[in-house]
Amino acid sequence: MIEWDAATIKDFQTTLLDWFDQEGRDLPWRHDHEPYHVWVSEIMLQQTQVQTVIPYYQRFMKLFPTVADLAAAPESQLLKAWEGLGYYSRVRNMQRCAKQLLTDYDGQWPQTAAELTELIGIGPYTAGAIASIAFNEPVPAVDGNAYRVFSRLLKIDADIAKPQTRALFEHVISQIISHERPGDFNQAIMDLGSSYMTARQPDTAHSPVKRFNQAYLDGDELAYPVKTKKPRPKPVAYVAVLAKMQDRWLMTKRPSNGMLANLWTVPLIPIADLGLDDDYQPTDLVTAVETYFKREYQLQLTAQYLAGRPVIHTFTHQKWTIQGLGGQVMLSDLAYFAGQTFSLSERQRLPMPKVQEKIFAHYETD
DNA sequence: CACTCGTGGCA
DNA sequence: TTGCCAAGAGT
Repeated sequence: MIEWDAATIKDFQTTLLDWFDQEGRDLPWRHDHEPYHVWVSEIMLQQTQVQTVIPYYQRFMKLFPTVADLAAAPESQLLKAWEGLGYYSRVRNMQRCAKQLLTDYDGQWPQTAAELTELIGIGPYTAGAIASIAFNEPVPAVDGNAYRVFSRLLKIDADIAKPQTRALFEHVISQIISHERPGDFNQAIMDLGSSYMTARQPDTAHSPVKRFNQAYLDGDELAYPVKTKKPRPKPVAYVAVLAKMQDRWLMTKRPSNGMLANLWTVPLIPIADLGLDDDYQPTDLVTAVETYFKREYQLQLTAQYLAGRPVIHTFTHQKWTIQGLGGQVMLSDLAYFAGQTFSLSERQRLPMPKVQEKIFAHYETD
């Protein structure tokens, strides 16, 4: 790791901000510095690319123009607006934060990163982003871009996968950030990280800050940032039961904790929970699921094995293989079942994860 | 601290 | 097909 003197820091700030003034992106959430707008965009942008976020942001702002609108909305409506973005706890935490602002803060945003971190769903990165962009506090906003950009500029070889490495980057960037324009400085680093200083195919030769990029000057910029690998997704096998009761679809609302919390799917049963032999036949699966429905839900299901390849859906840490069953449920009460029945048009209004859309499309149900 | 929590794009 | 990456936070 190298260090910069005061003159180099000033030179870097000027070069970066001049470039940002000329080439910075015009994004929907950059039309003003309203903390609500900054907040919503930063939450959406967590682990999500800009081009994916733009249409979601525009729809979200029409539906929920203020913190109060967000706080008052039915959760199902929020989840529907978030449908397809992933990491659904983000939007549920946003509503908790909105209510927290109204009740504990009299509707007024705290203006420092230290206070913003106390709010639900706002961690060190988002606190720094809001504080610097909306309130002009000279604090770093350390995200993946900042890790990548500064690790290359200064040849920092600490493992960015380790939580303690954040403190090192916060310390370093705090010495370099512009105190006159901290929000623009942080956003310029992000624009740099998504244009010239990308992870795989950087274009440093044309970068406005290439003369500051020590890793590039040494010819080893792809060695940065240093990051340990994550384990690959664990395989999990499910049965999806696409069943109707009186021509209405049987859907279940997932638990309020864990994966895809509070989203709607058809009943998904881990095959491991069915107590089958390793070499079970399709008819064994059908019988086991019918038995499971009777025992767990008090529902009389008549199921059919759906031919063809199963649906494959990969999450960050799980790879699901999903075998479909069609079926019909006898008319009865749903007291022991965590769900309801819906017509097709009703079904389409439910907030559902992508994996559920994939299951319906795969088995061409209607 | 290590693990959990989605989805789309790309080589 | 696989692996990795993309404006992270909660537990």
